[in-house]
Formats: sequence, C-alpha cells, structure tokens
Amino acid sequence: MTRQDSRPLTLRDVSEASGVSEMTVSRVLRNRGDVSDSTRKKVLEAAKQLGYVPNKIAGALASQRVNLVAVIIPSMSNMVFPEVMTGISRALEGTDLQPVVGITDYLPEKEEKVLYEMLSWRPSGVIIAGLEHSEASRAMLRAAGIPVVEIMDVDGMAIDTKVGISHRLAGEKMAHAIIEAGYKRIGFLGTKMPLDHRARKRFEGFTQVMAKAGIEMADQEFYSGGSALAKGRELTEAMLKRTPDIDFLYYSNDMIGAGGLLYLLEKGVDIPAEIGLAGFNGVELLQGLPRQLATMDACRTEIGSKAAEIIAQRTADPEADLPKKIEMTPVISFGDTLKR
Amino acid sequence: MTRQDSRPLTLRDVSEASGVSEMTVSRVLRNRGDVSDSTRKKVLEAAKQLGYVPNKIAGALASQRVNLVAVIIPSMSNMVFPEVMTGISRALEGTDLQPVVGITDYLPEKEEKVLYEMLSWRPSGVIIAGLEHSEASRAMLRAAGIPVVEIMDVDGMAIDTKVGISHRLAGEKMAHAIIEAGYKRIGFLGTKMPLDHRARKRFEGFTQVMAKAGIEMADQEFYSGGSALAKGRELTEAMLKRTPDIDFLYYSNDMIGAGGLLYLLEKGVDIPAEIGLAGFNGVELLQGLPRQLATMDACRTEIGSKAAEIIAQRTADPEADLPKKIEMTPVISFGDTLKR
DNA sequence: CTCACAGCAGTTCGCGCTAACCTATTTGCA
DNA sequence: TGCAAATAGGTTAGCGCGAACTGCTGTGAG
Repeated sequence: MTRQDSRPLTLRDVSEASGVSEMTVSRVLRNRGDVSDSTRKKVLEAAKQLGYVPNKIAGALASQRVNLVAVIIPSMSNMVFPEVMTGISRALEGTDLQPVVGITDYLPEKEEKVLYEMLSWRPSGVIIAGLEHSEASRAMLRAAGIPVVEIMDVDGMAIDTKVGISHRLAGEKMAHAIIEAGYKRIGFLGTKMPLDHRARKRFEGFTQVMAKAGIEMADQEFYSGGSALAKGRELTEAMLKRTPDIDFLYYSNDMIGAGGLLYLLEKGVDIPAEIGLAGFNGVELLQGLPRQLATMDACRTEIGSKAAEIIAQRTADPEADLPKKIEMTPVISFGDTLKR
Repeated sequence: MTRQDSRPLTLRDVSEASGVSEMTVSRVLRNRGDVSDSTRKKVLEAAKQLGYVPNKIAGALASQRVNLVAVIIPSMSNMVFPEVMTGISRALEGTDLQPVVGITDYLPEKEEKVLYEMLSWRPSGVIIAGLEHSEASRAMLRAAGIPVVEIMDVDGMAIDTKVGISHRLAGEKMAHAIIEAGYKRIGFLGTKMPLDHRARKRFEGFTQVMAKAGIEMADQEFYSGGSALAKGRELTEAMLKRTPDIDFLYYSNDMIGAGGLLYLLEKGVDIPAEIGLAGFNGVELLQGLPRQLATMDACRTEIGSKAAEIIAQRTADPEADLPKKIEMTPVISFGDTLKR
C-alpha cells in the first residue's frame, strides 16, 4: 500500500480505495448522514491505510464554517496570559472549537496586523485582551460579523461583549486596604505604562483614593524589560535609598513584588510592620515564596473560560441573547505582607 | 458606505466598488503582477472603504500554499517553551511564514490529535518538541510531505531533521562537575518522568556517570503538578528530613531548584559549602534570586530560531540540502551554589 | 511600416471539499 | 396490500480565490 508520487491525498484517493463515492467518504469522516456500518468500516479502513488527513481548507471553504477562535493577547511571558489560555482551552474542550493565539507585544500596530492575519482565516469568534484598540482594528472587528469578546477589563466601551474585572476598582480597593492598615508613606513600582492600559487604570484608581484620603504618593519607579524578579529587587533598592521613610510598597504585578519581597527579607526588614507590600494578580508562583505576598486575584482562568463559553454559545446559536458585560470581582488576599 | 446585509465581503465586492476585475483586485492586494498606479490606488481605496479582509482559506486552496508553520509543544507554563517560541517568531519575522501553536500536555494521544488537527490545515512545515512520538504521529509526519524539525533533543532518531542538545550529555556534564567539586551524598528531585523524555535522559546520563564514579544516588523525590516553586520547597524539606546527610541536590528544573534554594537560605544552610545545588535550564527568573543557582543553559531561543530557519529555507527552496542534525552545546553556569 | 515586446487587465478553470437535492431500496404499520 | 417514511448512497453545483493563459494597447528598433 505505497504511493508512487507524493501528491497529497484527497477524498478521491480514499473513495477509489474503498469503492464508494467521495461524498460517502466525506460523510463517514465527519460522522454525518446515514452510512451503513459495513461501508463505514470499509472507508475508515482505507483512510487509515493511506494515512489520509482531511483538508480543512477545502472543507472550510465549502461549508463556510471554520472551527477556530482567534485569541489575541499581548504576551506569553507574563504568566497571566497562559492562565487565561488555560481557561479558554478548558471551556472549548467539549465543543469542536479550537483556540488559535496571536501575540501583540502590547503594540497597537502589531495588534492590527495580527488581527488582520487572523480574520483572514475567517474564525468563528475573537477573544481579544483589553478594550483599547486602533480605529482600524475596531472597524475590522465590527465588519467581521462574528462574536467578539474583549477580556480582562470592563472599564470602557466594548465593541460587542466584555468579560473581566474593573482594574480601576482593583486599584481603589487596594488603596482602601492600605489606608485602613494605617500606612502613610506609600511608594509605587510598576511597568512603564503608556501601553499597558490595565496597569494604568489600577494606578489611577489607586492614586485617586489616596488623594481623597489626603495621601500623596511618596515615590514611584517604572521599568520595562528584563527579568521582572530582578527588576523588583533593583527598583526596591533604588527607592528605599532615595526615600528611606517609605512604609508601603505597591507593585503593579506580583513578579516584581516577589523580587522586592526577597530583597527586603534579606535586608532583615520587618514585614509588614516596618514596610508593607502588595502586588497584583495572585500568581501561582507566590506559593513558593518565604512569605505570602498580599495581592489581588484577577480571575484570569475564569475570565478565559467565560469568554470562551460566550463564543461557543453564540456559535451554536447566533440568536442567543447573552449579556454584553460580565464583571468579576477581584478579592484581596492579605497574605503576610499587609497589616490588618 | 454602509452595507445592508452582513454577508461577508469578497473580492467581487471590491472589484465592483472599484470598477475593475476580481483578478486585478487580487493582484493589487498581493502586490503581484503589473498594475498601473492609478488602478492600484483606486482598488486600495475601495478595499479600505469596505473594510475588506482577504479570505486566506480560498486563497490557500487556490494557490496550494499555506504560510503557516505548525509548532507542537508540551506546555506553555513551563517557561522553556515560551522562550523557544520567541526564537521561532524572531526567525520567522522576515519571512511570510507564521507560527501556529498546539499544546500536547506531554500526552502522546493529545499530541496525535493536535498534530492531526494541524496537518489538516496543510501547513508549510512542522516544528515539534522531542523525538518520541506515537507510531501514528510518525506516520502522519512522514506522509505529510513537508519539512519536519524535531527540537530540544538529539538523543534518538529523527523523522526528518533534529535541532537541540543532548540531554544525556547535559546530565553527564553536571554529574562530572558535582563529582569534581567533591560532593558525595547526592539527592535528585524532579518531575515524575514517564512522559518527560528529556528529563529522563538527563537523569540517566547523570546517574550513569555517578555510578561509574562509584556514587550511588543517596535519595530521590518526584512530583507532579502544583506550583513548581512550592514543590521545590516541599520536596527539599522532605528529603532533608529523611536523608539529613545529603550534601548536594540536583533538581530537574530551575523552578523547583529555586524553591529549594529559598528554603535552604531560610534554614540558614551554608550554600554551597554545606549543601550544593543545581538546576537545569537557565531561566531568566533566576536573576532575581538572592543567590545565583548553578544551572545549565538549554539553548532554548537558539533552538527555536534554528528550527524556524530550516523550515523557512526548505519552504523557499525544497531542494536545499541542509544538515539533518544540529546539536548545540549546553554550558554549565556555576552560579553561587556549586563549589569550584 | 512592421514586428517584437513590455505593460496592463480580463477570462477560464479548478483547488478539495460539503450543502442541498435526488434516487433507489427497504421497512413499518394501518 | 398499499403507501408514507426511513435508510443508504449518488449527483450537482458551488465556496472565494489564484495560476495560467489570452487579448489589447502603445512604444521603439530595424
């Protein structure tokens, strides 16, 4: 059963090998329509013999259906996004939909390109991080005529549906907790934010609550690139040198928070009495640290699975009337680094 | 310029809107063939107006070319694989090829399914982690008639081309370094390995060199699942309780190594005099730790980009005569946790 | 003036598959 | 027994695009 040339196999090859029409082979391979057991067996046998793999390109063109869901996220090294992916994959597992990922590196132009590329494969739906997109991107998403779910954030206008948490609220909540714990001299450490809108919104919520309580940010430091853990260490050291009377450090993510925590423990700083700490995200990694860093869960897996469910339902029933906004509630975990 | 129905746009819509033939529109959008500047401008204008996105499904079917490279890896949360992806993306950036990722969770059956799914899109090439695959997977890869690069590992038979390091050799090298440093009572901590062939090969290389030097493994611990950092901590504690005279801990990856390191530092153990430590991979995260963990670089980014380059070259020129094996050399970094 | 050829654009056909429709037989049941 | 309905499979006509070819015009060399 060896083929001479290496021309790719088609339905026709299988149909000839099993003595039935192409249509019947197609039906067998898709488990659709009525086919007798004996015919089915013959066809499957022949397909296996030949090592036939159906051509989805042709199938998709003919059926006008593509079982792909485009997932567009800024990065894969942020840990947050792999977790979102886990939620998406899990929710899609029962369906015949499949996620396909595109990475934007937080760049609007790249987002536009990736989106264009993805849409040109005519996916069944799009899950895209954030609510901020270029006008061209928004136009493409609207014109695509497929379900679009914007995730992670609910502070803003969605094109179609949004699933996430309010980062502004998350910042506010953390500010309240810190104020109630009695900290006064607060420093902020985070990424350079022009492109990370969610970090920016948390920061804004945070500073506004602080301002209302009459507390001015004592100091702040921003970084970009490099190992987040190492950056957390460096930035913390730099800030304490410059502003030694600081009594609380708010990190824009858990990774740099962990770096800061390790640094302060080495220095023998009394945490949380002398200096309190908090991060953001609730990453699994924290569980291995000497102390539990105070943080706030961003409901990542849940967001992913909810978004995927919406796409799945809308794909199954385009008329379904589903909510246009699903907001989750981030919860503070005080850990060992925030007084109570 | 609003459309009534939401029937997806086609070349015909653009051709009608710009008053030229479909073929000319196609030529303009692909920058191919001779088209006058005035026509080109008209067409681009119309396409933009309508928000037309070409249908690659139809294009691929007609041209028998798909600019996708299937990348099949076990996991995304392992950190190693995102780095491989970085290398692949970087190498593919100049070309018109695009990576598409599939995740196997280290399960051969899932690998088979993912591979089938990917091949049904008729990609231009496949990059797949490891040399161990089910017979059906190997058959599919051979039958696909496209370049296949197996990455990460070179200890075994490749289907087509392999790019990676010898994990056996990596284990051996580390064993030699540890023996030379004078450690005698050595413990091993790692993942349950039946499915992680590369970890297994490192372990085999390691124990064989040890055995030749007359050193028996003093103790070993295996885990699966959970936060690797936390697991490293737990396993280390358990092992030291059970076998207190241990003087070296070899971890199968840097993450659990980091957990162990943090634990031992808290306990006030003198590293590397009292107990030495080593991990594997050289992950960026280590840079933020209080001490630099001894490790061995697995050349991840480099492997990714080499593999992608091979696919790109073979796609451009199917006759190109390229090497079937590219082996990189992992180098020990002694850090602060391995005596010299 | 003729011919060759470049520049530009249109036509035909088919990629591999599936939706929709159709035919031939068998079955169930009043 | 008769007839609707179910079962099993074939036939036809595209899906939207690009490869390959064809046709038309204008230019410049001989």
